[in-house]
Amino acid sequence: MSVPKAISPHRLSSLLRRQKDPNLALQLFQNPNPQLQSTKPFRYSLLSYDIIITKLARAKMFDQMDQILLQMGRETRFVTKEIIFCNVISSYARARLPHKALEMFEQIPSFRCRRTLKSYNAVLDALLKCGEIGKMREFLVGLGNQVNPDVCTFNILINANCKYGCLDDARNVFDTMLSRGVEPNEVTFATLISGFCSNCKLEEALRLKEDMSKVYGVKPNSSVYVSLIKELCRIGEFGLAFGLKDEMEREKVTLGLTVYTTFISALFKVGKKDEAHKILEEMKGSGLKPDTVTYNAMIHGFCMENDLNAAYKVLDQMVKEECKADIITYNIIIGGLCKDGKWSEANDLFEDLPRLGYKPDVVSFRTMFVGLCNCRRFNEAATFLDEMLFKGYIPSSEGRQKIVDGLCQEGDMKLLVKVLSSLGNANSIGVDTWELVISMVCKKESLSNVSEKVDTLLVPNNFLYRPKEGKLY
DNA sequence: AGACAAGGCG
Repeated sequence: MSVPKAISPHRLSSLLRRQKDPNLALQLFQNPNPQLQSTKPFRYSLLSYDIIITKLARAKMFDQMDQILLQMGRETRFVTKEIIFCNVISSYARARLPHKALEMFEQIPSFRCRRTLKSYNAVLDALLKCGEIGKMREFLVGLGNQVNPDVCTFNILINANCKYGCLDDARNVFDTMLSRGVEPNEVTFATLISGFCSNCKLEEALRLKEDMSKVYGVKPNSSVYVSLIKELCRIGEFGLAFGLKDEMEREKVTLGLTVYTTFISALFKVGKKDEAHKILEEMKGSGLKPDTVTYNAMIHGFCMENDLNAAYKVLDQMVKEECKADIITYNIIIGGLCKDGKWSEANDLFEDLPRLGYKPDVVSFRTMFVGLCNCRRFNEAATFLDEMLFKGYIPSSEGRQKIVDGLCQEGDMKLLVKVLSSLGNANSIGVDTWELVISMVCKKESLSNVSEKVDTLLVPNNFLYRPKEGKLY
């Protein structure tokens, strides 16, 4: 019988890297030599810590990740690299855990690792991604004098202003960075141009694209083109959009998946399926395989035309190509089914999501709720509402309007009161909803009855209309 | 090597 050979720390790293399943990777990490009853502790390399931590962070297995972090902190053979913590911070941002991101930042020194601008920027970006603008400002002020912002810091601040529609402020940050001698890079311009495009300022976006090469000597990259193409398609300027695609080819900017997907999505939206298929073929011809985003764009296109069969065919295609559908794929299909009047089928699919391995998100709940309202299934919608509120999801303002509107039209005051009560308890009524209710009731009843009606809506259910909190979510 | 930008649902 041959004696099993122990695997080396180096070999463990390469095995870990290849293991796609985070659970199996963790098992492997914790017990690299299951055949050997070794008494000596395994000498993990920094790289293997790096790989397993990054894998666990991406899989949002934070408890397990914390254990490994602690274990790494006890190692004395090497100095931990800051980039590992940056990755952890980004993962917390993706999981919408801003507190954990900040906590990680605080703990970096306890790993005998020096904090630099890198982790500082990672936190700044994490707070932005989580919508924690107040915390972001605090963080900036708190460490203001200790850091010298670099391009990346400025890029994050520009992005923050763009995300909140403050294009002038974004420009100001850009000017500040110039005046402080920090050279803008392609990310800076891509961020600004994307901001202009998504705020309907195409002219400025195009001008900046010209300036970036002429004035600043930075060549427009694929992201810049994608933003411009997307906006041009949105306003129906397909000719100009294709013109930019030609320009990319002339300028030898790589036509990546994102460019093709942008065109496919836009063409599907205006019903130009033939052209979309031409682009799809061209894309495949250049050796690119459609990914989840590409397929989702197609499924969305078919759903908008109520062609559920074609949409399901794309889903089959995804399975064949081993391209994993995600929650967005299913949100699109649920919306499509409702749009086609198939609310019951949509509801079955919604209920089935956990079994299929997907966790319904805000959009799933809101889509299903609006869908039920649009199909005028108000009883089902009211039941669904309680379920979603219980889970902590609040319907969109469109959804709230739809159900109140619908119940008023149906004259189902009893259910209306129940729905308002549920929304009230979730503290998510909003002025808009109240205005709607009152105007609806006014239309329905003679004026003398209105106050009485509003009273029955208010008193027995303990509604408190608090103007300060009557704000939209 | 890797932080920051860019394509899909509401």
